[in-house]
Formats: sequence, C-alpha cells, structure tokens
Amino acid sequence: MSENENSTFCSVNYAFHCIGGKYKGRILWYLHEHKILRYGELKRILNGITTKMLTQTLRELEKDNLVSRKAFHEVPPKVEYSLTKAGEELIPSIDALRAWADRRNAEKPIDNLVLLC
Amino acid sequence: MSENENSTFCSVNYAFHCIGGKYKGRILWYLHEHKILRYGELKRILNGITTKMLTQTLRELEKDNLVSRKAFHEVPPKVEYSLTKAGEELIPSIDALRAWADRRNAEKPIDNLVLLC
DNA sequence: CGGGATCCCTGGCGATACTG
DNA sequence: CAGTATCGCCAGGGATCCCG
Repeated sequence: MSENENSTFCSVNYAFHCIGGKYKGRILWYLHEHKILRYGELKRILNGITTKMLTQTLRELEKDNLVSRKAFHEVPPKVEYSLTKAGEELIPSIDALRAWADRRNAEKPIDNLVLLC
Repeated sequence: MSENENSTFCSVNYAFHCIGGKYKGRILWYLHEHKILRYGELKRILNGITTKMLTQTLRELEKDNLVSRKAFHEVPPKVEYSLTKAGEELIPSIDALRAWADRRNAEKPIDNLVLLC
C-alpha cells in the first residue's frame, strides 16, 4: 500500500462532506437532470423538505462551489439553481451509485419506507 | 402523510443510506485496499472511532450485505472483515468520489481540520 | 416567491466501564 | 481481542410563523 494513505482517507471524508447529508445527493442529481431548477421546483421535487433545510443545504452546496445561484430581482422573486462545473464532475460518481442501487433493487427489492421520496 | 402513495423507490437515497454515516465510506474503502482486516486493525486505521461506533457500523454494513464477518472461535478471539461481492461493486463509485476529491484538493487545497484523519 | 427567524426534538455519535 | 452496556451531548433536521 502506498504511503499517501493519509490523503486518501481525507479524500473519502471530503467527498462525503460535500455530498453527504439528507438531501445533497438528490439535489445534485435533480439539478443534473433538469439543468436549471427554481427554488420552488426543487422544494416540490424533494417532496417534504422544509424551507429551512432546502435553503441551508443550497447554501452549503454554493459554499462548496457545487451549485450556482442566480437571482432575478423582480416581483415576484425568481431564483434559479444549477450545477457548477465542479458539481457536474460529481455526477458520474453519483450516477454510478444510483445505478448500483437500481441493480440491487432489481435483484432483491428493498422495502424500506424511510428511503422513499 | 398520505402522500406516500406517490412515493417511489429512490436509488440515490438508498445508495446514501448504504454508504452514508461518518465511517461507512472509509471502512468500505479500507476493506477494499486491504482485502481482509481484523477488528482491531480497522479500529487503528480509523483512528479515533469508538468500539461502539465501529461495531455498530460493521453490523449495519453486514445487514446490508456489503461486508462479511468471519469469526475464529479461538483464544484470544479473532474476527476478520472483508467486502462481499455487492460491497466490491460499490468500490468504483467510491473510488470515483475519492478521485474527484483528490483532484479538487490538488487544484485548490482544502483546509478543513474536521476532514483530516 | 423565496426565503429568515425561532423553537424544539430525535438519533447519531462520543466517553467510559466492563466481559467472555 | 473483540466486543457489550450505559450515560449523555449536541448538531442535524423538523414545524411553524413571518417578511420584502
């Protein structure tokens, strides 16, 4: 085993810091699918998320430069969210996870209500 | 909520259920790197994890059939952990995340002490 | 419409002690 | 060596109300 183990460990930690949490993965994935989503559209798709969590999560994703926010200063307000380049680069990994989960569920269906959305 | 009728299996949610949490990603990664690790070896590598968390996390990974446990009934006890086939199939995704984080850290070093190990 | 501000509570996680 | 068993914290997340 190479001796850059320590940085390897940190990488895994860092990656999970970026996409961990209850909604980050799905938000990134939906933004990839739809290219652009408004705040309210995200809220509807995430089905049950509170405004506090949605706003807070989006702010974290912005801070990590995975999501960009574009506000239109008009009435009523309009804000569009989309993936940054760095955010897009995460998609293949998330898609691989999604595909893995799909294969698993096809082989042996998973009946965990917590996982529904 | 009665909205559960509209709920569907969410692959992204399921994937994060499997590899989320504070140590799951790293445990899977280390087991991939070392092929086989004893309980104490894992504990040392994870550097700071409590026995409670390690045991609990390993049990969850076992339950999800990502990790297999082989106990040797001898004195002193000896228990070996390794990835199952399903666990190995997760590695490419985790490795992609790890690589993404590495590239990111190379471009713009991340200075978050929480993420170090 | 897109949030902020508050209050509240669960459960994820840590620390410590003990055991076959 | 490889765990169990308790106790307890506190941050992640939920519910509700309010605002420009």
